[in-house]
Amino acid sequence: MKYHHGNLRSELIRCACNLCEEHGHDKISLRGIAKEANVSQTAPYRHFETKESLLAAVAAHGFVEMQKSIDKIIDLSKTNKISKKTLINAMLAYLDFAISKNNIYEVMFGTVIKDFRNFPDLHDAALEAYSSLKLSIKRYIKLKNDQEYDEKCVKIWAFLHGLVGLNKIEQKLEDVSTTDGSYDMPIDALRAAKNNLVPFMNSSIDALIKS
Amino acid sequence: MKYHHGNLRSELIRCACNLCEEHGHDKISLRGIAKEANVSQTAPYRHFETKESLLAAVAAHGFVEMQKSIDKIIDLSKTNKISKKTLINAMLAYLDFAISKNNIYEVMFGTVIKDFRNFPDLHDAALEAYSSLKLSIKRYIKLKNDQEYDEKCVKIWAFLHGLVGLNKIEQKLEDVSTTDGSYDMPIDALRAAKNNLVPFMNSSIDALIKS
DNA sequence: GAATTAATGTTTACAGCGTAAACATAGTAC
DNA sequence: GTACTATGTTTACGCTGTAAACATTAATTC
Repeated sequence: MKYHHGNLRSELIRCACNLCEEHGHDKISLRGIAKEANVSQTAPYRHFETKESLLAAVAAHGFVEMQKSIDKIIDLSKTNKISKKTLINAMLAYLDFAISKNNIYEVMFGTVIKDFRNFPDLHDAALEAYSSLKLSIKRYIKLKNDQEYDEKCVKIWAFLHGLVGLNKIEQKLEDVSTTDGSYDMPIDALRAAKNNLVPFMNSSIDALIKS
Repeated sequence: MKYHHGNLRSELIRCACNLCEEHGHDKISLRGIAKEANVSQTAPYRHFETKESLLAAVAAHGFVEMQKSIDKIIDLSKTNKISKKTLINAMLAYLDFAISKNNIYEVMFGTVIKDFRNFPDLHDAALEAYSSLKLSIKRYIKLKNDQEYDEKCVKIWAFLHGLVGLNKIEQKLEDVSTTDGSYDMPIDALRAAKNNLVPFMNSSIDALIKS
């Protein structure tokens, strides 16, 4: 066993991502992450000032991953227009990331990290992810100017982000349907939306872009 | 100083709401709340099983308050149709609550409370709030059936909830404009939206209802 | 290449946290 | 009045983030 790890910084981020993904940011401790990386409980302080700054690295990694999953759909190697189907797929990629990596998404968009400006990597990664979202709209439809793209993009982003939030709420409200199979209304509606996600998204995104 | 407080339960909720609103749920402790209420640090356990269950009471109170602020706009004493302006005002009331009581909203919709079913009061309060949101749409426009109202309501709710989330992100990304007065694009776009909130909402809500 | 310094690890220590257990007090029912 | 129950306090435990002192190795200087 070497005294110096050699690559502790990235190993800590990796462990933090894994533990966070599995248990949620509020259930993991710096000590637990250190143990996972087989170092002493204060070793992380040689690479991260605080727990928050380690989580900021986790969030930054999340933004990069999210951006990749969007970029893959809109195929950055090309520059031509994309179809509506492709646009919707990009939006679905956003939702898929947010929901499958739900605990990471929480770190990216929750209250854990107070101010992105304290973490330049995170700040940049977040803006980069936004620019991919915007690019997908640019490739789909011709608008007047950049400002108009931003407006539509914010509307769509809000809608997507809100759907992610509502999905979480549904899980917390969800009634077990052991007996009569009936749910509360918002849960019903959310399930219906999820079961017909493509038409649901099709109509919504279209409406927002044209609004 | 009496040994028995007499009304500790509601006093604790009141103190928790105040402290939470001011400092955020992750910066307050049960001990701090107890101290604020002038009782010993374990006294809360006679009224709340865990910290989570006290915060659940805070969240429930939040849902009631939020609902009230919507109900006030759509004027429950009447049953007739409401104008588009009134509908938008109801949506703005939602946003206003979410942003001004930002730390409470976080408890209501964040990850603090894992499962609403463990807290029946909260569960009910949340569904009640949703029903007010839905009522505002029912009073605005005639649709085929309840299911369709739910669909539109979920879309609008998602949009509103997403805007709240984006507003938080804006604050975390925000660049100080000391020198050149220029911002990053999403920040610009979000500011523009906020500075023209009524038309922004008008077009979006309309589009979503008709989508 | 040896000596110094910087980087990166460990050990120890501390105050604050949520909460369990034992005990104290006071209001309620018979 | 006596027993019981509700509601308070005290004390204690293990876990947390993180500061400080110390250890080991890698890098830099001469």
